[in-house]
Amino acid sequence: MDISAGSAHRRPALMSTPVRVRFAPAPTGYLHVGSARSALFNWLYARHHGGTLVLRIEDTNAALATPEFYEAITKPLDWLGIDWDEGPIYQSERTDLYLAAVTSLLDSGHAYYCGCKQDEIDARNKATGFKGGYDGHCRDLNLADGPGVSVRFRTPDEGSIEISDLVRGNVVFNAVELEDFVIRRGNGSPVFLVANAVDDADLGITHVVRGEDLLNTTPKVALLWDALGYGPLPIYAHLPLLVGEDRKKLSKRKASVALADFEADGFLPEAMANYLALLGWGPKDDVEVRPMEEIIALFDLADVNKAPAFFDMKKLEHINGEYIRALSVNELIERLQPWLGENAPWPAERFDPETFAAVVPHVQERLRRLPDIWSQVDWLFTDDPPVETVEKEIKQISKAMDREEVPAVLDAVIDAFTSCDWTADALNDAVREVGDRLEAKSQVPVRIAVTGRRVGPPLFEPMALLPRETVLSRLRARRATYPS
RNA sequence: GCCCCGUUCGUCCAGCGGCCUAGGACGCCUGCCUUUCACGCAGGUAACACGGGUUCAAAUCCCGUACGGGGUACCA
Repeated sequence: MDISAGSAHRRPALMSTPVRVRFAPAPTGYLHVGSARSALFNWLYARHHGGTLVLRIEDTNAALATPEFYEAITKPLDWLGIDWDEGPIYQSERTDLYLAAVTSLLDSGHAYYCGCKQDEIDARNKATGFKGGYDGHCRDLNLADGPGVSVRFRTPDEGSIEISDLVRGNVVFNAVELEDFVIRRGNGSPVFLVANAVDDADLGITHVVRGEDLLNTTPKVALLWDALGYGPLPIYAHLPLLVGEDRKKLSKRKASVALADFEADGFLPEAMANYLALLGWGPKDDVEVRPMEEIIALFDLADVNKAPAFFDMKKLEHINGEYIRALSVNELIERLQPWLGENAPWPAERFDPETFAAVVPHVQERLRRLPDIWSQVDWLFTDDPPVETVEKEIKQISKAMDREEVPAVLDAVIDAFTSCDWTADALNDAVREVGDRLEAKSQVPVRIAVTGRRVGPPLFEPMALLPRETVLSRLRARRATYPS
């Protein structure tokens, strides 16, 4: 190995240390899709480089350090298919480390005690017209520690801080813009900025991949990092935010933002992961729907976009539909299980797995979300599917055929169904014959009568699975709603 | 207000100085297939925010303007 430091042919990229990234969510009770996307990009980068992903829970707020909060993060990650190599590391268990860092900062003169109350600061700033946040009141007062006393970091009065960011290039901040920020609260607890610097250094993090909303906190961490003598900063990558219809950060009130909601709404985890990977990044060959292994192979933080990305439910649904169609029938049935139990729109005892298995192939291509299965097959397991309104029926039938023709069609079909063989082919032939004879789209009224809906799966195969009497009685019941 | 970031079809992404009369996907519209819907197939619609540079050549580089977003806490 060539160790000549002055060599003009050093190849740092190839020889550099292995990639170590971290996903560091604050436990909030659920995993936001934006966070999930950050987790995914970290994971993709780690897997692409054969690196290490560390899970770190930023629970410096002790109240959040409970098992429920932990599961609210890890279960959705599991579901999405994201695994981590180290951790979870709980910041709430590392307070001593952070406090030691605060002490060393105090000792080295990089930090000082501050006894100011927020309203006092506000009052002074109002009086002086100072707009830069904290005014440095206690900077050189040499205050002693005590109850309610906080610790602030002494920011440089000049100079600049440069952050290298794989997504945004180099970002430069002026030190003057940075106020002397609090690093230890009056109650003695360290703030996340310290925890961030200490942990990233301690864990040997090489790349910090996170949302753009954290970009402005980076120079503060960088200042702490230097003051603590940690050496070179990690490389950063600030991902574009995910936005909603209003072009603002995806908010809880306007749409479902918890990853768990997407699972509950019937999205497949592989579809969700695929879609999320496409937000802020895209493969150069334009192939969007593809296995995760390929995405891992193609992914690079340097190719991530800078502009915020709109979370498009329509496209997610389309991709989900593609993944559903790609499933084997058995696999699909397996995935459908959660929607076939108690919350299904039919009496549990009426459900028949065999009948169900027979229809699934006919409805598979019609599903965009898993629970779409309900409206496709409910008529097989209940006598009163949520029949669409008569008004709608009139509208639709008048499009396909004149409403006046319906009674004759129904009469003829009832007649034919009474005696024909009870097979899909025979039923099809019978309806077709009626249609030919009466010159009408005879299938439409039959479908409405039997399934309660204007649209649905191919009619005859599933219908043949119902008892003849059931079908006949539904036809008669519908016939009775027309004048004789 | 101040600081930071951004701006290619309605939306997501491709484009990293000539291959661009700007490509793909979703959406939307047509048609084909189909006695429903869907899938599939074949078409169509639609964008480089604006203004200055630099260059033989700019969607691609630089500057400015406009617009959008993020931050501005003893939350993370």
